[in-house]
Amino acid sequence: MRIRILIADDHVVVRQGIKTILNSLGEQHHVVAEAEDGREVLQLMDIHDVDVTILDISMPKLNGLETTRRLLKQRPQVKVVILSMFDDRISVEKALAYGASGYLVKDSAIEEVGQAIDAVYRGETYLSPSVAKYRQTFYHGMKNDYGRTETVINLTDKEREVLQLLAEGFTSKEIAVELNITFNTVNVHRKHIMKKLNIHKSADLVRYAIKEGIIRS
Amino acid sequence: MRIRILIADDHVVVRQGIKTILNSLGEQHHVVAEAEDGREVLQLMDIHDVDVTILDISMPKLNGLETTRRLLKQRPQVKVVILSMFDDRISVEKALAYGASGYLVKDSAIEEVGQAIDAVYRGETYLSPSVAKYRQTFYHGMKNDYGRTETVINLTDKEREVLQLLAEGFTSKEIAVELNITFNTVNVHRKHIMKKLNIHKSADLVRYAIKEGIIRS
DNA sequence: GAAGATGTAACCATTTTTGGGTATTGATAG
DNA sequence: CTATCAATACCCAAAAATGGTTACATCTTC
Repeated sequence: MRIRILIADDHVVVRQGIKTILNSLGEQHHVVAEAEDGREVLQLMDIHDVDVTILDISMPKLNGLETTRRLLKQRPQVKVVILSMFDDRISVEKALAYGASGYLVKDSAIEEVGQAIDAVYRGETYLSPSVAKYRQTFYHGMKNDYGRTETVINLTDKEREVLQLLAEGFTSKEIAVELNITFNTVNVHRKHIMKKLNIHKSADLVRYAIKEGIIRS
Repeated sequence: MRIRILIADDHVVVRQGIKTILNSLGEQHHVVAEAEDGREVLQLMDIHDVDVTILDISMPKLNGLETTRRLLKQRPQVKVVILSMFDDRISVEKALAYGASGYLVKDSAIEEVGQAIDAVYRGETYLSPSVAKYRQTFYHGMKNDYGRTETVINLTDKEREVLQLLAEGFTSKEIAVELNITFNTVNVHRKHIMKKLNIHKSADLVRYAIKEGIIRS
């Protein structure tokens, strides 16, 4: 077994780290190419025969998810492992919806990297333990034409409205006044938001809102 | 010349990458310890003799800048190189104000890592080319008693520590376990933080922490 | 040595959040 | 037409946050 691998990450220390980890795990993993951004990945795929690509999710010029989508449209047989600093449901679902076979968070244990590559090479999927729970959500959602639409996350209009106000620091009581609905209804919306986003504290909610550009810091 | 190095980054691939890079550069660099967050750094310094520490700027629990400040208060002879994904002026100026001797952006060339360590070991400062321009700004600011930490201040060491954990989404109970103090004491710290910052909700606290660079969303 | 800052710890009461139900209306999709 | 979804509203209980007070030991600073 000789697995040909392409590594894509804009940080040289990360690429170096992955290469070293793969070397330390044995002889079967061979890094045949490296890229600094998504467009470079697509170009390199014309030159090299690659079995598995490891794509950082946040690369300049063409991000990892978009790269996944385009790459697999051209070459469905290639396996993609997404490498990400984020372990939120949305990123994982997007990755799976776009056809990635693996999802590794960056603080994964060393052995995980090899396990993930071997698994996707065999045709399985591999998700880091901290995000494995989103696999169910994804397949469940797929029944209702999920994954097809770009909006993998499905907050309703009112929920987004409440989310923004929560993230901006309003209390439920204040939001009720603001939106002219009752305190109870606000709480229901918040419950639904938290359930959908798998968030359990307002602090996490604020960081989510900032990351998603719903509010600016 | 034998330089003893501590590497701190919450991502194992990054730590591995730096170690590999240092090994490839020759025999004089020895990684004697690794840490996943700032508090672990401070603990490890009691055990190991370290010449140079490489600190990621955005670590959980205690970020790189705050770690720098505390570390150098205890051990002024140690040299600190900040490793950052961000090349903004504020981060660089804060790093220098807190006493860091080097500032590396994460997409630095391989040789830069060794150059930075050697330079700070010799007592010089090293800034990545893309941020070197901020050195001037810093020295200009020094005239006005910079280094004293203007922005976040008013807050004591413990208060900043609690602030970061609160902003990262820990509950008071979890923070108590994390810091090995009682629930009551955590609440006192939080009360003081909120009073000093004139903040009344955890949501505002998170946004404040992000705005001040204490955490990164 | 006194004064002030810091970190620790406890007590209290009130408000807010979090999370679990159920139920009705209107709109929309199959 | 009907089944589902969105939005509304209410009930409940446990957990957590918020905000106030007091107290004491340590440490630095003047």
